[in-house]
Amino acid sequence: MKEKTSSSLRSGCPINVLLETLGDTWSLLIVRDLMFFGRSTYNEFLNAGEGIATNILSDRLQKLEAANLIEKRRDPADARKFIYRLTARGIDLAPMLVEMILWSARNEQTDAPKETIKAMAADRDGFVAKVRENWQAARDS
Amino acid sequence: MKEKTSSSLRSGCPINVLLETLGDTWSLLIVRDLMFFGRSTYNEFLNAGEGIATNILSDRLQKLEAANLIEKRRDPADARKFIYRLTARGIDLAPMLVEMILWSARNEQTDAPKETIKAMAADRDGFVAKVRENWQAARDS
DNA sequence: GCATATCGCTTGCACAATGCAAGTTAATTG
DNA sequence: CAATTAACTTGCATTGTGCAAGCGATATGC
Repeated sequence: MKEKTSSSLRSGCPINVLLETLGDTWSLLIVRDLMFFGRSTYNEFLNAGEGIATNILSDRLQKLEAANLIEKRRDPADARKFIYRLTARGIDLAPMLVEMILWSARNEQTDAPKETIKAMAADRDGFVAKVRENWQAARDS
Repeated sequence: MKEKTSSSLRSGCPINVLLETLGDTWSLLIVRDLMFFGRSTYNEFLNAGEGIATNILSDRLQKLEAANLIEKRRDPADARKFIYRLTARGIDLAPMLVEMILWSARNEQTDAPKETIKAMAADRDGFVAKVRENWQAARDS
């Protein structure tokens, strides 16, 4: 596994810093699955629809965990499974993901339900707040 | 050069749609340079600090142009140069980039000036509006 | 007006990342 | 207790990346 030490950073530009961890085609899809679709296990990510390969998924989960964006624990109900969930740093990506969704909805053809987009666009901060609440509630339970 | 036809999409999820065009480590750095740093030529992108390779830069500029996020024209003052600029679709990425910057500022060590971040965080929509105005003004001139 | 420098690339090659299929181990279900 | 499931790992072919060098067109200096 490759290390990502702070000294290996290409620059300290905030956009670059984020991209060095999340700048690929798969990592943010995993975050999306965790944040919006309630997916939390390896097989759920694997069957998300975009067709990620098993080795790539494994690699990205490790990197996201190393970056402290997700955390991994055994499923108490089934010891074969692991449950992944977003950390505070991870859920804090919600505003960015919302803007990504809204950009695509404005500029591309997508299969996102119009009503959801409308609600999201009308009150972005409220939408993010709800996502945060759900995340918090799931943790407390 | 490889085509990105609509049929080749892994899914119609809005996040995925955006990532299929911009989901790599370099493309958004070019957008950043255009949006925030006034860089607009090949050599300016090349010397941006992160050290992109010449062939990769060339490839990404072509892909961004093909995706209608940037456009290319000759420099009227120097026929050796090309001037790249953001399209309407491109400048519309501003809210997302602002959220990326704010996430990094909240969660990582960056070299972004604190005052700029403060202003950005206090009035994100106002900041985005200013970015848009600057872009519009540069086009009209 | 001619040599030299600059700009925006392209090419070749070594190395790293990705995608696919198959195999592995531990835990669970029937 | 045999078959299945979950979460991976491994091997290998293909693709992408990074670096150095080269190239054609335009501009600059003398």
